[in-house]
Amino acid sequence: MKKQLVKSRFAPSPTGFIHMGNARTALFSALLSRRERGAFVLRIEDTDQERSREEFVHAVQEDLWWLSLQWQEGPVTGGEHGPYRQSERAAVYDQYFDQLVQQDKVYPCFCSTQELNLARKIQVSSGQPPRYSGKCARLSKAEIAEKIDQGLLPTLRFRVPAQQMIEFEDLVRGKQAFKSDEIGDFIIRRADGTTAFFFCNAVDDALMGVTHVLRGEDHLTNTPRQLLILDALGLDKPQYGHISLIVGHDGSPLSKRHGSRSIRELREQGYLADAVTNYLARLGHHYESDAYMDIDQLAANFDVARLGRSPARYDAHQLLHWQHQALARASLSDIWEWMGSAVHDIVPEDHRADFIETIRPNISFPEHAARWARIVYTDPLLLDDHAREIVAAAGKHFFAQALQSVAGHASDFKAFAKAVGQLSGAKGKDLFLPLRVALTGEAGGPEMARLMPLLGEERVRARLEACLVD
RNA sequence: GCUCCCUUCGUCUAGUGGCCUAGGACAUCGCCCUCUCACGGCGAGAACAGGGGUUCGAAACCCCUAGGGAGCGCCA
Repeated sequence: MKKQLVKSRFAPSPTGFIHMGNARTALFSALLSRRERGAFVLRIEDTDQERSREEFVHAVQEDLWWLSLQWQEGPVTGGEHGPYRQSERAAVYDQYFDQLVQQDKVYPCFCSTQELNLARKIQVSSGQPPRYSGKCARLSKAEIAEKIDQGLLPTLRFRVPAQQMIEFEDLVRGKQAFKSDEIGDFIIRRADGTTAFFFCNAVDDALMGVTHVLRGEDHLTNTPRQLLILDALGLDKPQYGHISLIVGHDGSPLSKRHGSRSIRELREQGYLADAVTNYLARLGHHYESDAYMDIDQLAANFDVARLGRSPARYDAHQLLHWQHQALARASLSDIWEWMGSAVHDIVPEDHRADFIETIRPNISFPEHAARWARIVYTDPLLLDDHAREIVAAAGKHFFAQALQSVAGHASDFKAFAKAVGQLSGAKGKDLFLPLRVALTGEAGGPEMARLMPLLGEERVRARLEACLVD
């Protein structure tokens, strides 16, 4: 028997930029199929025409691409189960709506929004779960015809069978069981004729041959509804896995106020894609190794059995750790590009490699690189109050001696410092700190031994001289 | 309100009844390296939500409580 190809999918609705939670779901899904050498499908769920925007359709694709989560089937790539945008699949859905109508598994509902809202309010206030009453479930053909003649536009509701247990094995949470009586008849087609999530999402997964659906925990109670639809239609059911949500430091749903950002913002801020994937792949999932992995290694070692069930808190510290890991491994050309024009405009071409290797361990973001580029290559060097204090404390005499010592080893900091030490008698912190501050304006930073050759003799002299005047 | 889910160091997590004196990573602190800062190396402190059971034995199994979350939409 041929082993079924693993097919996973990511099905965003283009109503905004993808955030960490979304991105992690996409990542897990992509890693799953990548590990099995299966296929990853991207499907755009744009049935909500009010909120869907073309700009976000593009943004989602760009962001996934940036994260190295390429899809084998979907927009642009194509595939045999297209189209991959739900707004273009109306004909497909109509066919299946017809099938359900034939089988009397659905019925038109003429209840107005106001009516439904009111009913819900009453149910909630009397301690009942807000569930559709089934008012239109028993309308006769004549009643239906009459309402349609009046110009009323019905929604289509799915008849949920009574007294049934709906069971499935969740990839993450194990055995799940729901009572059908706890599910009200739900809408699968809106009054305007567009298809509702429960329906198109489930039908498309089946039609596209998706075998594994990894999605947020918020969908857990949607699953029995979708299983019901798939059963009614006689379509294949994928396996579902519901991933816990990402929350903020206080355990409440992740939001801007927790420092949560869209993938786009993370990228604009200078986070490396590998840093983001290494971090996200370990939020609610664990690897035996704590070592940095590229996307293929992340995939090779990914395992749904290692997905956690409890919500994970977003922690900027940990993301930053992976940023440093990624930065330490990035190629010279990648880092150069990452540093951006602020650095490109300042750093001489023949200094590129040295400049990068010198500051690499000391920076996290392009803005830091830009700062060091300005420090090293632009004059005059401006000292802040703290730096002035250190310079003043060392004294003019010290810098005069330093200036004398430059000759002969302007590119050899070790020898230079030794000479200054011998002349001035200063050592340790008293020796190094004033030199560092005079030369860079900073009390800390990359190795002076590497920085000094970048500065060059002329600049070193000028900066030491600057410390001789008030 | 009802239904469902979750709960191990500050954080991410390991843990499938004895390998647990609860392991690792991030963060924090300390030491070493360096005549400075960082990088790096070594080390320290730090957790089974609470209460009852079951068992020779419980972080693990059961029940209750507490706290957190989700769903109950003509959103997805």
